[in-house]
Amino acid sequence: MRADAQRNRESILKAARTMVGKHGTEASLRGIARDAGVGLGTLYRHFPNRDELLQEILRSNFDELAEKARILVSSENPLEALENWMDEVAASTSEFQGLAASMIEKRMDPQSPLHASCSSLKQSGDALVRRAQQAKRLRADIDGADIISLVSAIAWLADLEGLKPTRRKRLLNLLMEGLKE
Amino acid sequence: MRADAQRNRESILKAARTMVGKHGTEASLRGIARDAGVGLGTLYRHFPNRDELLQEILRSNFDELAEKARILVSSENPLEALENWMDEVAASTSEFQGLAASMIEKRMDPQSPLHASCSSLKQSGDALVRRAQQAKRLRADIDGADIISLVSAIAWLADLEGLKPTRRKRLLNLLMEGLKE
DNA sequence: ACCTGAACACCGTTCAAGT
DNA sequence: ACCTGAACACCGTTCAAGT
Repeated sequence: MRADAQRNRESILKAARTMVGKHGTEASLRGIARDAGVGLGTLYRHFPNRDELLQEILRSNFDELAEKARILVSSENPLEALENWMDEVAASTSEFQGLAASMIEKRMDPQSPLHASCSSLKQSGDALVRRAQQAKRLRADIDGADIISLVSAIAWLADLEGLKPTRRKRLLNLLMEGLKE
Repeated sequence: MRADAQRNRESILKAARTMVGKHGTEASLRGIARDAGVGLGTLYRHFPNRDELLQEILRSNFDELAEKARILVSSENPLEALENWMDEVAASTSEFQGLAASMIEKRMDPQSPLHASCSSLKQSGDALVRRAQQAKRLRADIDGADIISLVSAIAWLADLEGLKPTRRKRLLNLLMEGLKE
């Protein structure tokens, strides 16, 4: 990649991060290009669609969550481990306005670059789910997909209602009661 | 109201109903005016903002739900009554794409005409909640607002993931496990 | 190779001009 | 009283023309 192209790419990502942080996942792409000091076509050259740009912004978040799952999978209390992880996912997802909705919407669409991130997130969840089920602490008819759906729903509420972390945890707690074996 | 104005109002509502049914609560107002065979300004004269139009479309739905609650409140099984009502709300809400989100978003905003509908919905829920709590079947730390939030979250999932009614009911069931006393 | 911005087809909202 | 549509300020997306 040419040096100027590299510079542009970075400006776009920087502008996008602050813009999405402020206005959510539906932030204006025009506005991002403007803030980045770059032509609109340049943004499209680097990121052919909105999801491609989002994916890049969210990559580190997803990586962190996968890492957390890897650590928690060897925890001594599998149910608590799952619940902790779910809270992390909810917190991380409600960080950007509209992200919960984007995730659920793109989950079925294999074309979207968010699809890959979501399914790897689902896999991280699957491992924690299996452990909790083996310990007979979690209902057997649950899988990672259920977990992502439910946690997204909580993140969505937290996002829209501006829930404080404590209330978010309470909702999660309520939900876990229903998932216990 | 002048006869032609009355006619226009009805054309707008008719067009809006089919448009919102097809494209969700964010359907184009321009498109609605076009389909109604009416100038864009006429739509705005009758409905100064989107919520005012939505409220009119949804009024009958809300009324039905209030009526259902009134009947269910004297049911012999209060917990089951609450669950049935919640399923009705979820079904009715996921009928229009984006409605769950609109309801939660506008719930805090006393300006919005949807606010009134939501708070009367909350009151319907409150009665059912109290009954279930008096029968010691429902946790004491729950109120109608929690119920609306949770049911909206389920409706939102049902909407976005295209859930079949059976899966929606399963989610609701899971949730109720957590709410039981 | 890469960048630019005009062009196109859309929005929501307002308001002067018309009947 | 009521209706109309042009005007304004925005979108996302594409692509010919420029370096």
